[in-house]
Amino acid sequence: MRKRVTLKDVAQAVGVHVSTVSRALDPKTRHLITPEIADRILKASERLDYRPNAAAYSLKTKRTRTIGVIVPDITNPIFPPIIRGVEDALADQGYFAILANTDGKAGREAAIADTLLWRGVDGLVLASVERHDRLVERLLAEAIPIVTVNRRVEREDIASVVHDDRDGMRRVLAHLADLGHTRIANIAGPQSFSTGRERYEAFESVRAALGLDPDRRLVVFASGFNEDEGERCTAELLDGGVPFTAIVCSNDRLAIGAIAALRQRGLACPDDVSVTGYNDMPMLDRLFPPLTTIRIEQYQAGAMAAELLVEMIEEAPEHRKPRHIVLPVELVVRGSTAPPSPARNAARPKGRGRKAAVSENPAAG
Amino acid sequence: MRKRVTLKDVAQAVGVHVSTVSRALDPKTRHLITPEIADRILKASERLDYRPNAAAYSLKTKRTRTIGVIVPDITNPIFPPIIRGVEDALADQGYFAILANTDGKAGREAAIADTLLWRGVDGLVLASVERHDRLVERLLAEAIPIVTVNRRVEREDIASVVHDDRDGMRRVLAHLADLGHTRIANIAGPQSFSTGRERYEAFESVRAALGLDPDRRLVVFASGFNEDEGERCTAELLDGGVPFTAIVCSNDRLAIGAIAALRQRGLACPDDVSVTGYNDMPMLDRLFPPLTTIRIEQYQAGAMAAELLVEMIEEAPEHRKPRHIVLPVELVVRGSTAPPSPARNAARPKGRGRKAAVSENPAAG
DNA sequence: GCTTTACATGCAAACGATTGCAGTGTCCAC
DNA sequence: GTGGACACTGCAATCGTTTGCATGTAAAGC
Repeated sequence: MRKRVTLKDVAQAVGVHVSTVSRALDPKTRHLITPEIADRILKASERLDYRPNAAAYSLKTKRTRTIGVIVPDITNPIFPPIIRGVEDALADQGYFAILANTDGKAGREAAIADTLLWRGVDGLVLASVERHDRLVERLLAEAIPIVTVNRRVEREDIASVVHDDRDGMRRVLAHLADLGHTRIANIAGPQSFSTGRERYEAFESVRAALGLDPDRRLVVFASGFNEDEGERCTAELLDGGVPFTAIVCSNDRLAIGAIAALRQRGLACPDDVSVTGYNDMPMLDRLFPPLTTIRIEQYQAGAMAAELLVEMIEEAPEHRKPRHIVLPVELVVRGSTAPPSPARNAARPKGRGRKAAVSENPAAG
Repeated sequence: MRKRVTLKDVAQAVGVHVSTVSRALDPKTRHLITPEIADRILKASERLDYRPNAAAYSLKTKRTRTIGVIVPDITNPIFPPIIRGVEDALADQGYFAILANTDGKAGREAAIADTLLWRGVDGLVLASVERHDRLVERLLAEAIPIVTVNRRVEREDIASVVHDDRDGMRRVLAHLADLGHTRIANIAGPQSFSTGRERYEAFESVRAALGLDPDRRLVVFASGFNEDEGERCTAELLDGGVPFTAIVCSNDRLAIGAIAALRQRGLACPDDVSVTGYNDMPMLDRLFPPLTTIRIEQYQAGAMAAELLVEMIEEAPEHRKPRHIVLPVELVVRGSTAPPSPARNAARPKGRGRKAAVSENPAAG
């Protein structure tokens, strides 16, 4: 590894003092230096391939040009595009991202924040906050810039980039109503997350606005955004005995679970029950059936979050104003939604018993 | 942001010199200090919540405890588990990962390596190398520790963690042969990558060993590991007019493309043609049909690569021996493979023309 | 022509850790 | 009682930057 060239080397080459070189190299202070000398310094630093030493820089300035990105699990397909967006935007500004996975565990979360903090990150992008988040409270006390992406906390003073969940839910329901559905079930996500909460609230209010049958028993809450919960909730809906012709799911993975559960009961999607997802994660178009869902701009969200954060970092702490950005969404109609077919409506049991829906199996008939 | 506590603060609190504190805090030098004093120092540092300043540490020691992870695109589903493995293993050792995406572009790759280098990473994990890789050559000149994961370069002096491609291909072919297939096509991956190359070579040699019909025209090379190439290659295979009953693909995405292409021609998988993938990326079990594939231990590979790298970093440069690890693989049989059905063999055209296979549509018959 | 002003540059002190070396004190041996 | 060995701790230099202040010089003002 060839010896790194330092300011001193450049200074020596040009025949000036290191401080002069330092000033000439920083665009903000370059005006202090005679243009002709500055020019010679620039040339020399180029020629010698000078690279400032990041450690020395941070030691002196207390800025690392590094930001932490905290996600629950990078393995969850909705996060990579977000992370990619963050990194690309960061790179444009000369910043770097350090990635950390919490697995959604509070203990791990705290430990990670600790390490990231003493590592001296300049700010944090959080993709995993709950509506009331302990980690956020702690970071707030440290006065370190943060912005949440995808989800938000219920405080106005924390910057965020989210998607228009209300509009997304409106589009989903409008689409189903257009197809002729009136009895629509909802598998709502965990209410401790802003996404779960807002989609649920939007479902209720839009359903009312559209004049669709309201029924408490057609809403069931998942305890996590995963396939297993989708299956469990669907089973619960079917066992509930209340007829429905469509299931609106709070995210794609719940929807995938729902379709699997329907299939287990001998019900076909969309023939017997239409199903919608939310997020438009990759590969959805290759599923069977391809999933109708809401597309959100994940990459864009990540990029904007990063820009917002850098803005906050480079601004004086006193006039930092947390901004909130809401990105538009789009309905993607695929094969998992179709008009209800009254003749084959599996979810409208004739009997009344809890297991009514199960015993009925139109696909086998 | 409360003022950070430094060595000096701890020293003051205990009434000793900073150097004493420094030594007491480092397990390697702790024996130099009177146990009783060391104890008081430990307690005080705990009480004051002392965290060493990473910048000062690196400035002095030239070690950042940070390693760079270079992948083509984190959005590609095979990488997240690898990255996760790297990060978890790294965290255990007190190291951090900085992630960078190259998009497979050589220019971007070089720029990224540059930035990572002056950032002072202690080593690099490369998940995107070609068999003859310019970036690797450059890094070699810098004498910075590197290990490649998933793919390898054709040099013995670069540490690597890969999977047993030969055995994987053997299992795939044995499975197909067991089912009764004798005319098996191969969509080989790009030969500039070790994975593409080795799987192709293994295909050829295992096919010969099993005594299956060899036919040059049943092998076609994809220019990338993606769905589009899978479609294109399958079309080429079908247009070639040489009959076959199964397609072995060099990775899952090629297989997904292959199945789509078959469907476009009115052929069903596995009824008309069996298809196999490679890698077992997520969601494959939810596809239609669920894909038979080779499962590789991605997380494990990432973790081992990280361990290997840290080992190299902490060893004196002179006796660093690049190690090569080959991880076992496993066959996962799902729904995309079935015994050949001679009656409905779409890929056995009666005519001879280039488009023969196309005109024939058993699914419609 | 001498002071004033402005500008360009050098000086030196940080930032917070690590580490070779020197110093102090204790103990033991001769 | 003196010398040496040993164990501990302090001193001070150092890593590569940034930046307030001092210094030097040239242009400008009277």
